[in-house]
Amino acid sequence: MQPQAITRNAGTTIARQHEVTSALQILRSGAAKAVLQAACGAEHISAFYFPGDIINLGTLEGGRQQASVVLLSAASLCRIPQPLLQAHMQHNPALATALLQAAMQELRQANWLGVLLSQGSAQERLLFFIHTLAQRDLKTGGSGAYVHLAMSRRDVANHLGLAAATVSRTLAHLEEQGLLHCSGRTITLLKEISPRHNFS
Amino acid sequence: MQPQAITRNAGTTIARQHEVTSALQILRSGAAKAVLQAACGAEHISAFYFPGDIINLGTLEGGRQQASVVLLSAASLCRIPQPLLQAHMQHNPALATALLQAAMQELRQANWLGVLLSQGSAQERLLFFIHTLAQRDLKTGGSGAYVHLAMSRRDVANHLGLAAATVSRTLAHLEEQGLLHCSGRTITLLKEISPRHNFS
DNA sequence: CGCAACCTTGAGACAGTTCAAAGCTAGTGG
DNA sequence: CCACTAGCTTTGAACTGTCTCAAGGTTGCG
Repeated sequence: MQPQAITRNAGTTIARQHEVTSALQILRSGAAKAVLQAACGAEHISAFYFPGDIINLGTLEGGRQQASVVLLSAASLCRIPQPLLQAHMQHNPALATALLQAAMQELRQANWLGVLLSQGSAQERLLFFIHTLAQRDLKTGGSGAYVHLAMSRRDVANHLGLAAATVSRTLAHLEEQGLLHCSGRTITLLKEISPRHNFS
Repeated sequence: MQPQAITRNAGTTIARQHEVTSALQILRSGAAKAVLQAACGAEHISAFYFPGDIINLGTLEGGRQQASVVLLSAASLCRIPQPLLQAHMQHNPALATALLQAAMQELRQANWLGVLLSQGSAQERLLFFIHTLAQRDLKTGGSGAYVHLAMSRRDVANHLGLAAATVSRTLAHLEEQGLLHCSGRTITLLKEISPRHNFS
C-alpha cells in the first residue's frame, strides 16, 4: 500500500461527481477544473486546481465527490489510498487537522467567489481572477509578473459568471487602460493589480 | 470545563471575522447570518444558520473565523470549549470525521450558491432559496408547507446577489403566478417548487 | 492543407439596477 | 393605549451593463 504516481493527458476526468473513492488525489503538476453539474444540465466551474491542491477532499470518510474534475493540461497526480492515509493519521494526528484546514481553505475560496459573483462588475471579476492566479504564481516560486492561463476563455467566463464575449471584451478594455498585456493565454501584468475586492 | 448554554438578542454579533476563538458554537434556536466583509467595504451574506448549525467551524485548530455571524432573532447557543472538544475527540475519533463532514457540507452549499449566482435568473435564485428553506423546515419537523423568513428582504437580496427591489418584484410575480402566497415574512407554498437548479 | 475549436468584435435586446417616493410595520416612550 | 419614529417594503420610471446572436479571424492539430 504505497502512494502512487500517475500521469494523465489533458481532458482526462480524474474524479467524477457523486463518486465514492477510497483514495486521496493530489495534483503534482499541470492544472485542472472542478465542474459542478446541476440536474437541469447547467454546469459551473467551481474551482481550478494547481500543483499541491487536493482533488477529492470530499470523498474522505465515505463522503462523495462534489464536482467532476477534468485536467486542463497533461498532469501528474499522487494517489494516496485511504488505508495508508488512515495509518498515517493514527501516528500523526496533525494530519487530520491539516485536512480540515485544507477543507476550510476551499470554503474560503468558494465564499470569496460568492462575494465576487454577487457584487462584482465584469472588470472586477476578471482583475480578481488574474490577481489570484498571480498570487498563486508567486507562492510557487514564480515572478508574479505574468500569468499563463491554463484554461480557455469560456472556462474563465463560466467560472466568473460571465459570457465568453464579455471576458474577451473586458480583457481588451484592460489592455487599452495599460493595466496588462494579453497575448493568447499569456497575460503580462504591467501595473500592480489591486482588485477592489481584496482578500482579508 | 462544560458546554455552556447561552442566550442572546437579535442583532448580537456572536462571531467576528478574522477572530481566533477557543470554543465551538452551535446554534440551538433562532437564526443567524454570516457576513463576509471585503476590504473595500462590500459585504456579502455567505450563509444563513439555523438550529443545529455550527457557527465557527473555521476557528478550529487555530483557524480564523471566515465571516462575522450576526443573530437575526433572539437565539440560544451551545458553547463547547476547545479543550473539552479535544478530550471528546480522543475518546471518539468519529467526532473529527463529523467535523470534517460538516465542513464539506458548508462547502457544498457555498458551491451551489455559486452555481446560482453565476447562472440563475432572479426567479430561479428566489425559488431555489425558498425551496432550500422549505427543505430545511421539513428536516426539522416542519410541514414544509410554509416558510418563515428570519431575515429581511435586503438580506435575502444580498445573499442572492440581487437588489432588494428585485426580490420584492419577483416575489410579487411568483404570487401572480399562483406559486406561493406571501404576507410579510411568511411565505405559503401553493405548488410544488422544483427549482431548475436542483441539488444532486 | 483542412478542419474544429477557440477567440474577437459588432449590433441590438433585455433583465436587473438605481433612484426616488410613498406605504407599511414594529418597537419605543409618553 | 396611542402617537411617533426608524427601518423595511413596495412600486414606478429611466438607465445601463452584460447577454445573445452572428460573422469573421485565429490557432493548433491530424
